[in-house]
Order: sequence, then C-alpha cells, then structure tokens
Amino acid sequence: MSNSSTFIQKLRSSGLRPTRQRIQICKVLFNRDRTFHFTINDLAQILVNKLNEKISLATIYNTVHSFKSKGYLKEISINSDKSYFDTNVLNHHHFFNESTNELIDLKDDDVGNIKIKKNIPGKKIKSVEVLVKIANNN
Amino acid sequence: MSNSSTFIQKLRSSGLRPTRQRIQICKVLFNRDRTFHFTINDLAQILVNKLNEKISLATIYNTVHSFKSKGYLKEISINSDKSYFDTNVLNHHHFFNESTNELIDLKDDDVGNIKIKKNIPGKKIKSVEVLVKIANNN
DNA sequence: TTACCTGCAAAGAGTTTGCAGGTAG
DNA sequence: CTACCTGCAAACTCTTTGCAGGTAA
Repeated sequence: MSNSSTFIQKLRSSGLRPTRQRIQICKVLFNRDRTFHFTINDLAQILVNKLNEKISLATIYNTVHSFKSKGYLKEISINSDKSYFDTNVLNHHHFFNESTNELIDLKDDDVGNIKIKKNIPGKKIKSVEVLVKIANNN
Repeated sequence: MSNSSTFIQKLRSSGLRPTRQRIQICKVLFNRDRTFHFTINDLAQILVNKLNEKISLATIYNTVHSFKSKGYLKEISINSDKSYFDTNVLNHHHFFNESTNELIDLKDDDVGNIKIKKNIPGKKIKSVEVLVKIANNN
C-alpha cells in the first residue's frame, strides 16, 4: 500500500508536477495488488464515489495520457466505443467477457508460447497480444 | 469475378432486398481475391471514387451491420477511434502496422498453435485472436 | 399495396482543444 | 515570477436514430 509521498516521488521523477488531482488519480490506479482495467469514465466515477474527488474529464484524459506516455499505463486493443487502459504494462493477454464487457488478465502460463513465423521486411514486431473472447454458456 | 446476379442471389438468400446500394457495396467488398480490411469511411470513398456511387453514410452503416450479422463480414478488435471490418470471416490473426494504421492478415501457418490453458466456469471461448503490432525499424 | 430501404439532418457518445484563471517550484 | 496545470465549454469525430419519401415484390 503506497502513500502519497511515493506517488509524489513517482510523478516528480517523470517530470510531472505532483498536483492534488494527479496524486488522487495515482491512489486509485496504483494502490492495488492486482492489475486494474478501466475506462476514463470508470476512473471518474471511482474518484467521485470513493475519494469524493470531482476532477474534470479534461484533466483525467490529460493525466491518463501522460501516464500512458510515461509507461505507467497501457492501452488495450479491443474493438469498443471506449478506450480501455490497464495498470499492468507488461506484455500480456486478456479474456474479454462479451456478456459483461469485462476484461480479465491471462497469466503468461495460461497461454502457450506464441510463435510468429512471418516477418515483414523493414518492420519490427512491437508486441504480440492475444484476445480471447468469452461469453455465457447459454 | 462475381457479377451482379451473384450478389442479388446472395442478398435474397439472406432476406435482404437487393437494392442498388447493397449491390454496389457487394461489388466493392466481395469482388476480390484477397481479404479486404476497411473502415466505413474507406468504403464510402471507394464507392464514390471507383464506382461513382454516392451512398449516404446511414445506408453504408446499415448495410455493413446487416452484412456483419449475416456473417459476411467480421469486425476486428483494434483499439482505434474507428471500427475496422474484414471480408475474411474465418477466425484468423493480424499484423497491425502502427506506422500506417494498416491491417495485414496472418495466415494460420504463420502463427504457432495457441493453447489457452485456463477456462472460466460458466463461460465459453468464442474466439482467440492474435494482434501483432509492428512498426518501422528506425 | 405494403413492408422494407434510403438519405438527410439531428442527436449521442467519447474524446480533444482553446483559453482564462490557478498553482507548484 | 514563470512555466505548467486545471476546468469549463465548445468543437470534433465516429456512429446511431427519427422520419419522410422512395422502391422491391
């Protein structure tokens, strides 16, 4: 469980001023044992409901984008009307529950090794992501 | 190379009236040897530029969604502000070129077999999709 | 004739931007 | 003090919807 001063350091070390809003967003995102998947709207809700912090959407978008470019967040490839972000920035795979629009992490052990046998001249592979879509049995 | 009457049959057989607009859209989408990846806007452009057909966006959206629900098109999971569709409806994988926003099919032989070793009670796996992000070497 | 289809314009959702006022260092 | 940050509102993009007129069967 990190406290504010940890986040202040984290922000400073990446050249971001530790404003109240950014620290609160850090608390929501990074005070966690497990990986956390969210949309901008989820995050805004949590800030209001749990921390009683009303932060403007513009600021939340700004902050999430800063955190993404600093490598603290990762954006997940799902075809959806909204963007999903992930606090787990390591390359990993997901279940996407089509019944609930919920994302679930797959551990590396859960997926056999993936070999990409084709390469494209002049291009480099940046990432390999597996998306397993699931739905209710019925 | 299919002609209009093939498409008229195809539409009729799925309960869609073979209107001028739908037939033209079929020509763009299905008169191809290779799989075709597109956004709604791409399709609208091609209709105007190549077939000189100005079809309203509402109709293009309607038609693409009908074709998708009839199983003639597949929507691809990429995080993007736009939706991408694919004329290859079989389960397969993609390269996504981040430098150009271009999608490229991977043949099944190009990707080693993927084992998902975890399953979630009460849920069924609907699809397993791999997205390989690539970018220019430099 | 009747159910279905098209196209316009308006509405909606998510996201981005411009700018005036506020704050960290 | 100065550069950076926040928040509001407006703007923008993609997509959906309502509805009047048009078309297939």
